[in-house]
Amino acid sequence: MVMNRKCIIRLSRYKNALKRLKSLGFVKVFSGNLADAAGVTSSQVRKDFSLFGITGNRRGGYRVDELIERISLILGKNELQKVVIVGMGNIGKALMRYRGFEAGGIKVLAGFDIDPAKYNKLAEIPILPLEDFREFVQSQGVKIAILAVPDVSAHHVSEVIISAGIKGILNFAPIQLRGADDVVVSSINLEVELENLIYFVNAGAKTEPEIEA
Amino acid sequence: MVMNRKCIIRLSRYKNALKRLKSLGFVKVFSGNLADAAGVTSSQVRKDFSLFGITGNRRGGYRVDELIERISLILGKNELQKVVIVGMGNIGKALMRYRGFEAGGIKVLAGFDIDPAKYNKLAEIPILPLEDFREFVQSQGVKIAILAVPDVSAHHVSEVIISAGIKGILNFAPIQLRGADDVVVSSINLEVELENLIYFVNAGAKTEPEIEA
DNA sequence: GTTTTATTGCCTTAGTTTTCACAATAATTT
DNA sequence: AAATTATTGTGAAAACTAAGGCAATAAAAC
Repeated sequence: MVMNRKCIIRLSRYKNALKRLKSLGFVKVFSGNLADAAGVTSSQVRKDFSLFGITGNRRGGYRVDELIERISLILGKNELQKVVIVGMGNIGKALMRYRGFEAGGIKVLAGFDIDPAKYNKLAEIPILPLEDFREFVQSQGVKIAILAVPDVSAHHVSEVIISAGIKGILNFAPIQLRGADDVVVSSINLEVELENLIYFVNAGAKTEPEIEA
Repeated sequence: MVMNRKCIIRLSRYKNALKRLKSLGFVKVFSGNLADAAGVTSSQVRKDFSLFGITGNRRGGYRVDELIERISLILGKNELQKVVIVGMGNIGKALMRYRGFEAGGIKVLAGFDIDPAKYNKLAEIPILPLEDFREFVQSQGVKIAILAVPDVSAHHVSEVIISAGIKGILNFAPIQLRGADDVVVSSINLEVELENLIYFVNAGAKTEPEIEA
């Protein structure tokens, strides 16, 4: 099992590039094409593929359909992935309305909050009380949650959702979550992102630090 | 000049940890404390500091105030950093309302869109036509933009803002921006993030892949 | 059907990042 | 004030990641 995060990110990029190429009518693709699309070298593409046992034809490249299928399987995207959003503030609501997930096989099943004024149990994507979280995710088999609560509540809420069985958290709160060993936490900290950008802009960075959240 | 992105991210984390420690009354801090707070080893902390010429006292640790000051200077956070947001869709509006930036010395000066229905020139943070972008950022000296437009317009809009003088872009559009050499692009792709999370959750990741967008 | 050509697959080399180990030394104890 | 202890600062080693180079070989050309 490949545990290199950067490699998995590149797989996602290859998949996106492949979908574009497919929509343009491409049937075959070479490592160099994907390399250009993803901004890496062709050796890197072939090396990544070899890590997952993906093979093509010498001189014939790779079949686009097959490759998309193969990568989707690796990324778990051949089946619909169910997620929930916890925290219906600015970010949480925006993510709830974000339509980009559906095309990628990601389905937001519900939002959760502690503020009764935000509940809306009848909406297409319902907003439910946090008290209902455990029952909901267990009955629906949800393993992934997006955490978009204020920093002061983030630690507490993370414990609640982990105890309910969540195994992966995309954390937008600007704190370092300490999850259980079998829980994967991925953080997006907007201020840290901006600080980074500011640093490299001020540094007059020639070497663009190919940043992918 | 240190060009290691991960190292800069850790600096941001150290700074956040230091601010918390300061608010708790800490005056001195040891590399081990910061290591715990940031989820790294103490050698890593000291090595990072040594890269920037930050020194403490043997056996005495580091002074919290001094360290915050020093790191802020490195990250360019000793002066107010002005940013603009381009694209007033779900994400753009949410970021506009996000109050977390101010505490960190980041000031959102304005939002921009092409839809006249969204203009609001009199708001505290005005929403202006994209046509006014160049004049605005040049008169205000803005170098950083958050790009939150739909993927189809992202490439075009990025060219517009780069030609207006933007040197750093935090890109939320799910495409690979190809900026000029002196423009730093940092991308946050929510779908890629989730795909990553799904992969590592399915892999039953023991080794939490310390993800920081 | 033979030759040429382009591309993969992988082994090797190079580069980067992290960890280890320990001398130097400032604070604390005796 | 001497001895002890805890912590830094950094050079060296290890681990990890990416790039380069080339034999194997499938497709294309002749």
